[in-house]
Amino acid sequence: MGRKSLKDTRQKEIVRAFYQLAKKEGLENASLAKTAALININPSLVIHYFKTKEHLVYALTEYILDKYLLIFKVPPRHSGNALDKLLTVLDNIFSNKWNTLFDDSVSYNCYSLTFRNSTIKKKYKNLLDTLRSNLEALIVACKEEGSLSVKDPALTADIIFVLIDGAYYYLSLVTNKNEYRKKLLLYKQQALQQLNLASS
Amino acid sequence: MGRKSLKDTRQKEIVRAFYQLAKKEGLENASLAKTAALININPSLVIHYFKTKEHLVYALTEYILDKYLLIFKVPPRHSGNALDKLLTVLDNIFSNKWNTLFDDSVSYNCYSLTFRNSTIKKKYKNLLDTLRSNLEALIVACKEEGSLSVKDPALTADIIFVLIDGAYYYLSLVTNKNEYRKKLLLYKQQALQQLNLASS
DNA sequence: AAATAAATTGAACGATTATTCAATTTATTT
DNA sequence: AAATAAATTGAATAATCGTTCAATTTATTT
Repeated sequence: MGRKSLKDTRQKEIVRAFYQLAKKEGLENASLAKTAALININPSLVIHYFKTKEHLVYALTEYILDKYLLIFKVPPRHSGNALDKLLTVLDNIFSNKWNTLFDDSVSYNCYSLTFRNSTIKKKYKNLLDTLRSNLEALIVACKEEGSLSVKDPALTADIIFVLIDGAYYYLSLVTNKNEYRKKLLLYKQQALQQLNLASS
Repeated sequence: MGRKSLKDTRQKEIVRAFYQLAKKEGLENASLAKTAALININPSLVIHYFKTKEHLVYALTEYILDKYLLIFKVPPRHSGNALDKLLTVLDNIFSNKWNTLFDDSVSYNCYSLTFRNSTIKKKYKNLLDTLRSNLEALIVACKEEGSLSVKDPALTADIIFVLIDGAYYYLSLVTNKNEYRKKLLLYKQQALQQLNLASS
């Protein structure tokens, strides 16, 4: 009885608004009131769906981290060929599309919370490990296919993501487009080198 | 005439208090009032020395970034031997001391501001480039000494710091002491590998 | 001691914050 | 149409925020 629940819909709507706000003004300046105003609802409605602001931040973190899994979404036209798939994933990672798909600014905002919030810390640790094991699986597939020669796939996947995270830590500070492009290519070659793949 | 200026002393004292506060509660919860209370002064005195909170954050950023240069401070007993010096620096970087000397939490806090504040962005970019060129100089010295064989010192220094930044991005999430120790050693070996140095 | 300038205080400002609670609106059921 | 339950509003809360300004204290000079 009663009316049907809008919980899921509203929660997603609120999180997206909160994200957009954090993106524009920084997480430290994203308030419940501003979030509510952005989608023309009452601030108390936000509290109604997310008991506290803390829970909204948790939802934001999940919203952001989920996006990073998209780098493994590859069009299914790559049928059968594991190496093709791996190279496409690496293209996804080391491309100018990165900055349009993901918003590192809000991610670093949430990341900085991990030092004082174990819940967020676990979410991040979990994502980073998931990304690593996904890449490892791709490498293993290539090994089985015979298209790749790698001693320790888990180790290699780990190192590659260390390179990725370190690369974007620096690249986020680079404003010069040419320097950005040049460095990005360079870091990609380093990743390929870890896979014993020659660079063209 | 008049009394002698306490500007420098007070400013440093305030910045240190602000830092301690940010370390404990996060930069987003570090206020001028709390900072003043921590050192038993009036909040308006903080404003007196740092026109606005923004300027205090700038000072905090500089305070933090300066600390990272300490990794190149090596006891002068390493006279003449450039390779020894380089290895000591790498020991400084890949050691458990890192977390005690530096506070990555506040640093990530400030780093996340770079996306919306060009002043802080420049400070970070400048530091990262300084760290790289310092390491490059060490590598060059080793080359001239004949104790190291590296094609492109600038490139190698860059890659090594990419590894470092990516390494601590992951390591900051690792709570298990054994896992931490293991990974740290692993990442160090990767850095040494970039220098064509065999790992023991 | 008088003059000077910086250090420091204290009160007040308006704005915004997260959260509460009761009241009301709205949709879906019987 | 009556009953039900969730959605939504609106007002009020106490707390904290950064900042301004005038007044006062303090140290150092002439």
